[in-house]
Amino acid sequence: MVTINDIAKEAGVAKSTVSRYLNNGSVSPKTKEKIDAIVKKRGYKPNTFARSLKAQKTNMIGVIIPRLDSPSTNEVLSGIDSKAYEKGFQLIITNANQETEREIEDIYTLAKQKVDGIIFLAKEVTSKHRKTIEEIDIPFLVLGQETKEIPSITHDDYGAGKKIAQHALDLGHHDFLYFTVSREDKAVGRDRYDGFYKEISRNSLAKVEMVETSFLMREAYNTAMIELKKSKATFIVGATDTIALAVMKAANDLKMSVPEDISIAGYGGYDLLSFMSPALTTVKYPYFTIGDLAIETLEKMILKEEVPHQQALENQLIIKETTKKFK
Amino acid sequence: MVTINDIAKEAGVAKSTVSRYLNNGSVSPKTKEKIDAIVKKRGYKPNTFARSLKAQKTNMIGVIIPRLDSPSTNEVLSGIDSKAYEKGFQLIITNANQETEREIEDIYTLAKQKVDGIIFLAKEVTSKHRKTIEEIDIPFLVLGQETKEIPSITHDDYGAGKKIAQHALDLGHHDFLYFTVSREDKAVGRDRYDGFYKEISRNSLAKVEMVETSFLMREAYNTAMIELKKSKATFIVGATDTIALAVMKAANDLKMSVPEDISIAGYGGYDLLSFMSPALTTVKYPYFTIGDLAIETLEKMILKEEVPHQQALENQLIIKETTKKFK
DNA sequence: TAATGTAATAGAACCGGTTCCAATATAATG
DNA sequence: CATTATATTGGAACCGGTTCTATTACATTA
Repeated sequence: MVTINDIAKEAGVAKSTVSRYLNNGSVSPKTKEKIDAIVKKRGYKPNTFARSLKAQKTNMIGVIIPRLDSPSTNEVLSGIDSKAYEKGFQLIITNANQETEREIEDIYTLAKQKVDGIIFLAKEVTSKHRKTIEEIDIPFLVLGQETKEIPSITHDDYGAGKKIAQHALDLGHHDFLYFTVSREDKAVGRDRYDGFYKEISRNSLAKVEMVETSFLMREAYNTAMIELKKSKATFIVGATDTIALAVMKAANDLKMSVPEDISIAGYGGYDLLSFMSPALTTVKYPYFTIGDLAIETLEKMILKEEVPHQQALENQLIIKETTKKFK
Repeated sequence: MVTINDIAKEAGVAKSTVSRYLNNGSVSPKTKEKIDAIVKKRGYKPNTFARSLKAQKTNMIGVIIPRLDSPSTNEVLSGIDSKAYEKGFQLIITNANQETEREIEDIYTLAKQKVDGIIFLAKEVTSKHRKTIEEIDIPFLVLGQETKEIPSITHDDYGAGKKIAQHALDLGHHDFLYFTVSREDKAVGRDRYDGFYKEISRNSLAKVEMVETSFLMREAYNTAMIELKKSKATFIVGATDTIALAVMKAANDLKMSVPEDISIAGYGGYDLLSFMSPALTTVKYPYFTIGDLAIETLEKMILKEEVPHQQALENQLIIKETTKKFK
């Protein structure tokens, strides 16, 4: 591999001159021309590592995601990627596989990599996380969960729950079954449900039954197969679109028809699912936007500019074919 | 940030001793103990950059993907990620956004980053690619497309096409409509279709109509809305599961019922789609496995061991609910 | 023409590690 | 106890860049 020394030697100048040529550029026109030619001829590419070593800046941003096979994660990632590309940041994406231990590990790994900043798609921010984040002392942004100590961008999960509740009440339902995930996940597991529950109970005496399942479709399906048989709810909510999809599949396999027998709604608004039939009623989250905003915010943090400690994004109820008036 | 010099000074030893402690470890027990304590106390983490600079090894693997929002890409990525994690490689994932120019750019960027190897999920390998790959001189593995010059792992796309054709003929159909993508994409656009077409025409006089569309569901849907109206085919194939899904949606919107009026099949076998109703007949590709195998192979290449120039993976026809005997 | 200012350049130090080599300390051997 | 082998260690060089400082070359002004 050709180095700056090779270029300098061949051009008959000091390597500092070549470096200057590569950067700010206080170089005479003819030297510039000479170096230009040699760089082109030899196909010289500066070694990013050596460069970062002194410059203390890598232009890399680390992203920690909980899983690789989630539509919402991918949409967020798309938003992050497109903005990062625009701004000339390189992404290092690490998958923590839903394990807290790996999350901590990944934070350290990225720190060693000397990334300029880290974006963390969190399911939960524990004190262990906080300790690690404080220790590495790198601009750090949390997505999807609110935290007192660390800047974050969140969705209005509570409001989303309320929106579905209002819709369900508008349709005249009064018997609900809600498939949620672990309450450890404050945003998805707690806020969405709480918003739904509070809104229902504030306006009616209706019954809300709640069952915990997992993000994995297979497990959600199994849970649904058991619960749907027992329940006489007419309006079902899944804590994510994929859970809702699994519930629909179960309903189908149990010969319950959607939305004739039961209505179903979810949260997410994934592109892929909008092509299903019947189309799912859902609360659409601006996943792409949150990714985009994340890079904007993180860049400011890197430049030591002021950023809002917490930003929340709005979402929107999309009424499609899986919900229907209670007969 | 604490450096090796700080540790050395505090321990009263040379930094080479600390370095040795960190690596091979020919260090006396009591020195070790002393350094141990200080490293722990100060929370010292070696700077990966400085380390890589001399060691000429980064333990990073670059992955270039065509898009972030494709289920197949994500499954491949999952496979790559899980194996890479197991082997202690760090992943740098870059998204080329389906643009050849960005692909080339990404190859250079990763080279500058001094990754140990690159995995390229290709839609096409042009001579421009080949030139770049040759130039950077880094272990390079192509996934999904066959190339003479560069090691690759591919799917049996031709065979997959044949399998769907056989299935369609077995069901007694004889009027086919095939939604494909650009023939520039040799694997998805050409081989799958060619396998299908050859098998059909080898066994019957049936008519195969072919229409080109895009990977994007929205576009595939629009194309399908136009073509389905004109066509009287009874068996429809989509070049990917997502295209097939878009076609199903169009059929649904045109009040054609699947599989009563028309049968539909795709390629992929994505997890998510297996939860749809009706479940899609498809050829299941071992996406996770290919990712896994990719890391295994690339590691050998990095260690300069011999690898097969080309490896092809088998796939499997999964008959579900969207295909039915021709009445 | 001498004096002064400015642009371009060379050289050295540095970033934070690894690695080679020589020096020293310790253990084993005769 | 002297000699030799082996284990530890310190110091210096190096990886490929950037950046600071001093020097040189050239142009401008009086």
